[in-house]
Amino acid sequence: MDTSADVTAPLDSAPRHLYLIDGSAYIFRAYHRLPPLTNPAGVPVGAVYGYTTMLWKLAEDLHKADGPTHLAVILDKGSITFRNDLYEHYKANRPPPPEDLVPQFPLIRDATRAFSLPCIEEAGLEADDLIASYALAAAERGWNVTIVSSDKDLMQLVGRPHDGGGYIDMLDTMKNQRIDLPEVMEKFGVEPERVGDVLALMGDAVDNVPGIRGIGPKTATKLIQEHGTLEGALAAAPAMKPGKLRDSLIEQAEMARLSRQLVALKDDCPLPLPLDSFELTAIPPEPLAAFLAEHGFTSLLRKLGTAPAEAPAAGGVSASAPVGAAETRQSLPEWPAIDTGGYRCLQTLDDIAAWVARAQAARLVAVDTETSALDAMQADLVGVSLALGPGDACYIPLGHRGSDMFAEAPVQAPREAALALLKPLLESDAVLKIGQNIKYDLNVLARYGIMVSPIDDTMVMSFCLDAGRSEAGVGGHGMDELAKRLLGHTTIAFKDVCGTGKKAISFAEVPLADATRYAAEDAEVTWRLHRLLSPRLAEEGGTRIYERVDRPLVPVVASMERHGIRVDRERLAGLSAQFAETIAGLETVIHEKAGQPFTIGSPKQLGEILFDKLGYKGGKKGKTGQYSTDQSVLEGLAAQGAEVATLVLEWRQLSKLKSTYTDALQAAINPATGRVHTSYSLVGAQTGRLSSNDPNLQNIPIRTEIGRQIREAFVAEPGNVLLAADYSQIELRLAAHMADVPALREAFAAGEDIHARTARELFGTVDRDTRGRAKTINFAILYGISRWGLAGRLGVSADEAQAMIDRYFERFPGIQRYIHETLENVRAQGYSETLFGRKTWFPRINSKNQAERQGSERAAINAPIQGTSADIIKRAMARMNPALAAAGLGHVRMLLQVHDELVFELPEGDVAAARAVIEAVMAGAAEPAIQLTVPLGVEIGTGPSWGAAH
DNA sequence: GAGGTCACG
DNA sequence: GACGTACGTGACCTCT
Repeated sequence: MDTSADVTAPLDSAPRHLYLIDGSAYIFRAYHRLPPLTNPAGVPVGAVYGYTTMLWKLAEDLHKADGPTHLAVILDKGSITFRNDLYEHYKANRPPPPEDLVPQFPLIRDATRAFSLPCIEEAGLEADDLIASYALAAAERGWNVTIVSSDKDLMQLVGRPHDGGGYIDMLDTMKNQRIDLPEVMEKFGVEPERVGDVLALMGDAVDNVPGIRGIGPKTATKLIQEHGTLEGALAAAPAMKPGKLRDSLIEQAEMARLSRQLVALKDDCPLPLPLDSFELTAIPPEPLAAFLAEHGFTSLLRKLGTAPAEAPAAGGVSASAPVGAAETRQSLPEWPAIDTGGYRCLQTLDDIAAWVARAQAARLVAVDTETSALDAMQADLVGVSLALGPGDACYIPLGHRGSDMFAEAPVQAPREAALALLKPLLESDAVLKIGQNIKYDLNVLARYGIMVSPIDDTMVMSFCLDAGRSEAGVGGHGMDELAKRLLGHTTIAFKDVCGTGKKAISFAEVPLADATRYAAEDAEVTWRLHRLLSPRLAEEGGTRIYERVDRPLVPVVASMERHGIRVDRERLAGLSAQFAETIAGLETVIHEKAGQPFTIGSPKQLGEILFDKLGYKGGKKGKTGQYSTDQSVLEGLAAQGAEVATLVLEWRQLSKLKSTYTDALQAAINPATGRVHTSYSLVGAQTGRLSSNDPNLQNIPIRTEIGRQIREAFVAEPGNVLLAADYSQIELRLAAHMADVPALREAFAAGEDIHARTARELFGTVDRDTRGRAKTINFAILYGISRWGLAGRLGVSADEAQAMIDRYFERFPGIQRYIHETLENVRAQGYSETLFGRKTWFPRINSKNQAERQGSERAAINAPIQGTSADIIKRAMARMNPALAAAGLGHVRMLLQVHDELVFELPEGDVAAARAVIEAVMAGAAEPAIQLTVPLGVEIGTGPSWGAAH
């Protein structure tokens, strides 16, 4: 190795040049200067584009003479600062930012993170103060500093603040102009250290700094030039020639002094991140590529592909070749194998603080929580694991105890203090928190007062890429399965750590060594998964749906789960008792009719009683050799006059209602909150729908009168009501749009009864019978029609069913074409797509097994429609809380989602206002990305209970 | 754990 | 000519 370079330019004395970017000020200027671009999802991104090109240019200057060696972006956070304590009207005159700039603010952080650059913001401090503090700290160490801004307040900093220190100048990237001493002198006529005095006299209309009325820049400059300082000018006032100026100076002296304080930069703020962490290194291309692709910045994306300065960082994956699930294992990054023996267990506050600082600097950390139970609303926090890279993970035990009452708890940092260290990291806008099913961690930590943000979720990312792809097993997006499939790694099984069944122990009792291996491994796996999935989203077109629909939904759904819904326990208990009595009576009669006691709930025994013992006809055995006894069979028997079948149907209905609803829901009431908290799965349905479990609140009875009583037990708190908002016929409306069916579009536009219209088209007349048949056919279309299926439902022959289908295609041209084109696409690409770009894979679409293939075909016809509907309500959900808050309805709570329905709880007096906002958000949820050719109808009802709200 | 059944959109 | 007939879910029960 050539060491001469070290002698001539030892590393320690290499010139450092820190660039501090005044991000918040920049985007306002970029907004006004650039055309109103929108990204593919329809979000305005003009200012973001300007900001991105600016960062790009600065990053390109790395290694160039006088280019940055260190770089950070400083942002304003919130609007209340210490200056408001000095002067309550400070910045009070600011008009609200333009409407199409607002959604761009968070994107500025995304852009910064995409460049892997540090992003600093602190509550209570303005960007100017942080910039001043960093600039001074750096200059004191002899670094040169360039402040990327044209803010006149910051001009106070220009020059060399200390003997032997570094030099501070400014750069106006819009005008491509350096701002140095001559420029400051030209603008203010005084040295930088006197600029504050000039500003104090002249005031600032935009920031609402009062200054002295009647004194503008010219007079202010002249006064300071003559008297040296503000105090000098004020002291000299009595001796000035009588006049307005003299009087103003004397009368408003205090206002001037206050203004002096307001314009003074606070240059001694604590520095959230050390200066050294701002070192500018090669920028990893994958996150940047993902960001550029998401927003359609194609020219930069092309540059990224060729720019030599942007060479991939070590360990990165190739950004060029698409990485499918199947190919991934061949193109694994060159990471060392996962070694669970090398993890740190952090048992002191000092160790935790050190890790938190590293994570802050890394700006991206994988997080996993360990708890005492599966239910996020009841589980106690036992520990937190973090990962920053391959082999770089730790576990922080917080709630471990001895394995029995005699064993002592292991050494742990005190929980409160440890969480206080973690909180700023987990809540920092500048640090991305990655989790596998992070909604769970969000909810657990929220109960400890930590609102984790911003987040990425590897499970949801996997779903956006590979929904439907996993051939075997349910889910397919769980950590263990992803680790195996994408990383080729088998994770430590939970049951190997905690055991199963009766011998299972709580994670709190797991010895720290084992707990550390298990927990830190999960965090490291999550980190690695993120590194793989993030570029794939951009390459495979998953960014749009992930960034615009599913990722924003995670915190929204988490908050719905935490709110829960109140159920009336007494009412359910009353129903349970009532049902129990009827069930017992039915049981006696059924046994009498059967001539013997048997288990009515056993389809096997019931089938034998009905068809073998009692000799009823119509018994059909399935492939398991068992009689079918489902509802349609029993209804058939009942029509033959089999009273026992009628009784069994009634028994079944009541047993179902009792065990699944009236009993189970009472047990599901959370003792701490008194409410029922479901858990939604964001990856539960291949089409993109949510699913609900523990308990499932998406299948609460409504279709029968007796079942509907259960809905009445879902109630609002006193003084409040429940509001239910349903999309009306959303799937048929989407079919009308997607298949472009004129007759259906017209009918929806005119607000017609759509099934009646269908009946008229198909049968020429509308009555109860034809409308009902038309409704069945409409659903059949959505579900992928077969003549046998329709025949079975309508009780007609297959030929007659076929004739109806033909007639449907004739009267509603477009449907047949939609089905044909959808299937052609799925066969060719392997997946279907929603209007918003959500993919669902159909690996069996070309199967040789006809049943399998036809099943896939029906699902593939339905998936774009069901999935688009799911996308739309998800978009509405993501926008709902901000829209309500903007209307002063921040206390309205969104509680439940049932596929095409949202349920809210709100004070009775707010119904009218909330109704308008909810209706508007839901009806407009497809826009601006998609302009539907049919209106989206929303029906809203309110009442003291969910039942009453319908 | 699988199969049958049935609650919902 | 058989295959098994509508799309998407989750919970409970029985029985192996």
